Amino acid sequence: MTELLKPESPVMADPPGLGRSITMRDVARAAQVSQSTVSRVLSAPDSTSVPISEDTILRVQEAARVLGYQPNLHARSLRGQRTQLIAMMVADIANPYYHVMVRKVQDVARTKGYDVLIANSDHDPELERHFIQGIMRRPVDGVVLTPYHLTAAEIGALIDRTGVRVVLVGQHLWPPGVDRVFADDESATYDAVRWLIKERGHSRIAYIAVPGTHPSKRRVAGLMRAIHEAGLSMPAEYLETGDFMVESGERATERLLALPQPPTVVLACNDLMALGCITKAQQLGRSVPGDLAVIGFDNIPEATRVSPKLTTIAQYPAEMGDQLASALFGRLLTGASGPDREIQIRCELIVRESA
Amino acid sequence: MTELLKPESPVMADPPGLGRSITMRDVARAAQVSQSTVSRVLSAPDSTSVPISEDTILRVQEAARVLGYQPNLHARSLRGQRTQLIAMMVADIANPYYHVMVRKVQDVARTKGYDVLIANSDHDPELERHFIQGIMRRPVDGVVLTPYHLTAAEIGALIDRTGVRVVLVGQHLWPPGVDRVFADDESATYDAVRWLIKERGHSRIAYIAVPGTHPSKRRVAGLMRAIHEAGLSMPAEYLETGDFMVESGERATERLLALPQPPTVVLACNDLMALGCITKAQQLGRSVPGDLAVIGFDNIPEATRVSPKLTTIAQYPAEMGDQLASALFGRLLTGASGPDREIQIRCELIVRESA
DNA sequence: CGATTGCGTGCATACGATTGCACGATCGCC
DNA sequence: GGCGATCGTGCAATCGTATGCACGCAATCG
Repeated sequence: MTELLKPESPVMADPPGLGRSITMRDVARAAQVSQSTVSRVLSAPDSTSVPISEDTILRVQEAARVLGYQPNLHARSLRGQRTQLIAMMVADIANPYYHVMVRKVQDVARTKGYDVLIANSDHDPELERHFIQGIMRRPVDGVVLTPYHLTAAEIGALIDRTGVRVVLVGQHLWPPGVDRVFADDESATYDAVRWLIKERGHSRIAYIAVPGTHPSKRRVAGLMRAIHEAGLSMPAEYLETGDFMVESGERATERLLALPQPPTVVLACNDLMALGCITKAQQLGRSVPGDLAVIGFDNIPEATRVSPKLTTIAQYPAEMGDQLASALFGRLLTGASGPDREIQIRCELIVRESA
Repeated sequence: MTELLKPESPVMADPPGLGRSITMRDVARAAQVSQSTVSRVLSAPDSTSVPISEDTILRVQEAARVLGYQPNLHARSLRGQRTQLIAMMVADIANPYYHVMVRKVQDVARTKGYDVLIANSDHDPELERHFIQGIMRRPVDGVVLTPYHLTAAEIGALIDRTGVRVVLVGQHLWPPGVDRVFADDESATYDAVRWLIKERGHSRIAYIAVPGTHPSKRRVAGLMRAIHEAGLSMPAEYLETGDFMVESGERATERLLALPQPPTVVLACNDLMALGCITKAQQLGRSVPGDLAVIGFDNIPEATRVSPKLTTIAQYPAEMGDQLASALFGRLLTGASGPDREIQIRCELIVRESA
């Protein structure tokens, strides 16, 4: 019975559950094989690469099951290829636009066995760089990011140094080797304004923009395109500014309605400002949409609950999340093959009561 | 000159930037010291433990700076103690109640140099266990979780096996060794109902609960306590049910108002259902709060924008996030010393127009 | 029947950082 | 001037997993 004399544990291996976790060595000992064999069995039970006998496979799997073995992902990450981790940077997870996207990406990631690191940039250049730094310290397999201040060069450098796969949100940047997903808000705004002019006969059109943000720039561009195409022009006072918050929409509306010749319709860069617009207009005794029509952007749930119900350009962040995830995992699972893709997500004018 | 013959790089080390990342060995070579010295300098530049000469410190720091060295956190995690990672499980990141909490925890974590893994459970027992499994595969330093189906035993097992510090949200569970943070919704509901009875003279009080959820149970308990204490009683038909969605609030209200003797006030388990309640009551020709008063729970932003403005019991998820983070990092940075703490976050009745 | 395959397994090393231990050098003390 | 204390640094093992290489053994072929 010398067979039973094992080199370690003269009395008994400390029963699992007391701090130390179960490793491949433990499984190997239990299954009477070497640690490398355990590794091979558990990383690819379905043949591939090295052949293992049926009998060994079963012994190892049984032992792993009995001991409740869980692979240590830190070790796996260190050793090499897969970290089973992706990172996602958005401006603000508490923003209704982003957390739906995040949610979708997380759902897909979970089904693929990936964990997700989330970071908020708050549009702060410092924090965006901090995120990049973070990825260089803790490499991940893939990254989804919403760049505001990052340059294509910085993203390129990240890819060079870590080999990470990158998918990004937005269309103002397109470094080589990455896919990008964006809402087609320029042409959605263009279409909406065209509709206002052709179908509703408006010609005094105002816009509440948010200076310094890319989406706002693109939407204003769409607005201008439609206006010029219709042979109209837009006085400078009609281009108001806000900061995405309800109150800024109210203030902008107050200024617009105080003009000698106020606009007949206001488009806001997001729904919250549009809500502020409606409130303020009603407060000032104007009827909506009779005296002033209002169009928002985003289609937040609240848009259907206000009175009048908000006409708005819907975005589909869930769809963006889906596309982001499938682009990223496409590159992750099939290698980085294929050309850089860009995926446009539709935006859609939803006509309700406010315009 | 045999001194110059180093085992590695007969010609030249490949210049950094080509895929391979910069390690301590590279820094060590550049600073003409051993890799262990680099480690000591960079992990604790301010003395502690082993003494290092001023000169060496400067040389190493300079080399690290020039080469743009970034420590590999996977390696650090594997080696032992800190992973610089925390994980957070909530029911749904897209839920306005949770993402504010998450945001706060992330902010604190960033300032401490920690990354945050986020998981959604969707109240699914399966996914909650999946999360626990995940932590056992990729150990983290700390965990914030919102258990719904998890048992104290499961959480205890996690702590035993991984040594992770745990802080949880809610008050229906309190495994040894963890701190917990929760909103005091039982007594907030009690206070609100008491106020309805004493100050507003109501006696026919209905409630829209959400069966199977812990918060709902506690709030109903608070309601009952106040009702019984006032010597009143509550007919079974007044205890309605919903699912947190607006529409379920509408349906419940429809049933309540169809009763031979309808209630004069409805409390809803959250604001969305309360909004549905107001809408439906108005649709049915009742005035709010004249014919039917309504009280919500949460104080979502929309509460101030509906008409009449919603009277509701405010929760402070941001404060919860703060407390969660400070409890967790308290345990992380000072060792697990100290007794298990429980932190109550106030809830506050905000009287507006609907009651 | 001996040599050549090919299959199944173990040995050993690497990933990058941390850390106990030991060694050489410098200094002070008697 | 010799010996011990102290300081600064390097050596080497370790964390848990993945994987190239080599080796033993059975099967097959000439």
